Amino acid sequence: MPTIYEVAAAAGVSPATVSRVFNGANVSPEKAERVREAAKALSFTPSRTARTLRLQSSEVIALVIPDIENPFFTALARGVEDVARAAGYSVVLCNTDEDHEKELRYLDIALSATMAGVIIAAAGGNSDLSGLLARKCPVVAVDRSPHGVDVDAVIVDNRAGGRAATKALVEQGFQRIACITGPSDVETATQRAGGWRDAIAAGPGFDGHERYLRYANFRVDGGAKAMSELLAMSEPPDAVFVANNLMSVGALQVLSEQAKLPPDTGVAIFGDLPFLPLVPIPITVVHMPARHLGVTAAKLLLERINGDDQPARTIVLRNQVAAV
Amino acid sequence: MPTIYEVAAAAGVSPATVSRVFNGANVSPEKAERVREAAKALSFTPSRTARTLRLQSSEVIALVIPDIENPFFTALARGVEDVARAAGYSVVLCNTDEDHEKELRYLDIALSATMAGVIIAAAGGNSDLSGLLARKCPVVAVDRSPHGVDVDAVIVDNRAGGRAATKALVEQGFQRIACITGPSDVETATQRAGGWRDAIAAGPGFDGHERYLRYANFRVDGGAKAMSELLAMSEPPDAVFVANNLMSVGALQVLSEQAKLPPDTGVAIFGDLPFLPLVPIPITVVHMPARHLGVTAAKLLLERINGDDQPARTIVLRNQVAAV
DNA sequence: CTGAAAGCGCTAACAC
DNA sequence: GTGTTAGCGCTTTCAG
Repeated sequence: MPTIYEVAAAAGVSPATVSRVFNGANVSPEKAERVREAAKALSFTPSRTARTLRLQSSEVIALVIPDIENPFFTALARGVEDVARAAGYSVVLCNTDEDHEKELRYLDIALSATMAGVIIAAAGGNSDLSGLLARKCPVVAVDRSPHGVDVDAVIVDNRAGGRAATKALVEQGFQRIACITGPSDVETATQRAGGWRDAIAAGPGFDGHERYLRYANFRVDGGAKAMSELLAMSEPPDAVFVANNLMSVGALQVLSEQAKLPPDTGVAIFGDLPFLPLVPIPITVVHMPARHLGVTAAKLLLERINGDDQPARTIVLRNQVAAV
Repeated sequence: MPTIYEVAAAAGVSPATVSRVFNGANVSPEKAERVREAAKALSFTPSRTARTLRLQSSEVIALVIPDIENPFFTALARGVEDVARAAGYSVVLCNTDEDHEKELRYLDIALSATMAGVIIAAAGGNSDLSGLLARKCPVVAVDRSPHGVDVDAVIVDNRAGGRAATKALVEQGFQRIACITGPSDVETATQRAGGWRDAIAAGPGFDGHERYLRYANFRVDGGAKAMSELLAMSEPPDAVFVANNLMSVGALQVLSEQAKLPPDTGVAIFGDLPFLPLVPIPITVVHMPARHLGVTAAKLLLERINGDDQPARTIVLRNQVAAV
């Protein structure tokens, strides 16, 4: 790898001048041209590492997500990416698998690589953002707001969404409405279940519904397992609210196997069913503005990177409820 | 951010000793302990940037893929990630969107950040790996092998897969078998179409089949658009081989809308239908070993990183053909 | 407008 | 076993 010194020698100028050429500072056109030629001849690429070390900051932002195989997060990632690149930043995607250790490791990397900022959909439980915060590394939370930490957040109203979904089921006349939600240490999961509980409580005197609540793992197999359990109950539910996209795939698979697909069973889901190729079935879906969440989070982060230091903001995006 | 100098001062040792402690070199237990305490007290994190600059290599590998929203690539990414982390490497995901400029930019970053290596599913056409190769940066191609470049590659036999899929359709007695494949400058697309052509030619005297060939964009909308066009022909096909997972979603959507789902229309697809929640429909699918591709590519890359310099290898993974 | 030189934080000889 | 020091490649005062 050639360095600016070699380019400088080849062009007959000082290293400083080479640096200036590559950073848009004032250099006489003639020398600038010589530098550019020399650089091309040597196929010189400035070392980002050295630059980062010198500048104490790089133009990359970390996007930390719990499940890269969930289309919700990849859509969100696209949103982040589009905004970031437009502003000249690169995005590195870090997959935590809902695992705090992995998460911590990635945050550590972000810090020690002096990245420009991080956008994080925190793994379950309380994430440790103290390191980042102490170093004033800009952070914005997305989808899940880390509890008790004072950072910008972009979220949706999970409780309202859960309530709306469940209410639709109530209004369709279902009597025993189950809820399959995510891990109990993930806030979005408990909030969506909270919405379900609200709607049940507001309904025409349903009782003992807690037995219809299941915590699962936010993935296809979790949804399937929970749905199987529910259907095996002595008095099985006649409807179900599933609190995320992937779990609803699992739940629908099980319903399909047992020939209990809607409209036999009422189904309402939180999040979009990705890549559904077939005939629409009558379910209620609370759409997630995945891409928009990413776009908004990225914009907020860029503002912080550019020095904005107003108090932490929380932006709540709307999710549309629709019957399919 | 504290540095080793501050830790050294606090612990009453030299910076070199601090460095040694963090790199597992020989240090007296007593001093090592003092260093660790001081480091903890200052919440010191070694600067990866400085380390990378000094060492001229970092422990991160770049995974460059054309579409992060395609579950095939995210599954592949998982494979890469699992192997890489087990070996102590971090993976940064770079999404090129089938765009050569973005791709080049990421390769440039990989180089100038002295990453340990790159795994690339090349965007359409010929990718420019010359920079990496010239600098001896380990590269392995996955899913798509860049034409005429001498690097390790992990692929599947696209032509055989396309042939098998189409053959199944022929054997089911379909007469006018269309093919929806990807961009004409993506090798996997043309190879799969080649397999389709093989099977047609080997069939019982089908003629003029080229009119049933469509190039689309490897995404849902591309598949839908192509399928619509095909169905609008004066003599529409009675079966279709769709050359990737996402396009087959679009194609099936269109077939569904027009009430021509299998078994009315014969359908064979290349790649797995992700998250299919509903009743199985009778289609033939050529499964892609997505995760396995990633795992294998990562292993190869690690070997290269560790100095293996035997001639470039190409590993062809099998894909199972199954009726669903 | 341009060059010399210091220094970002770390590691690896090289002495002791 | 431990300290001293040079230097990885770049940017940026500070002089001129």
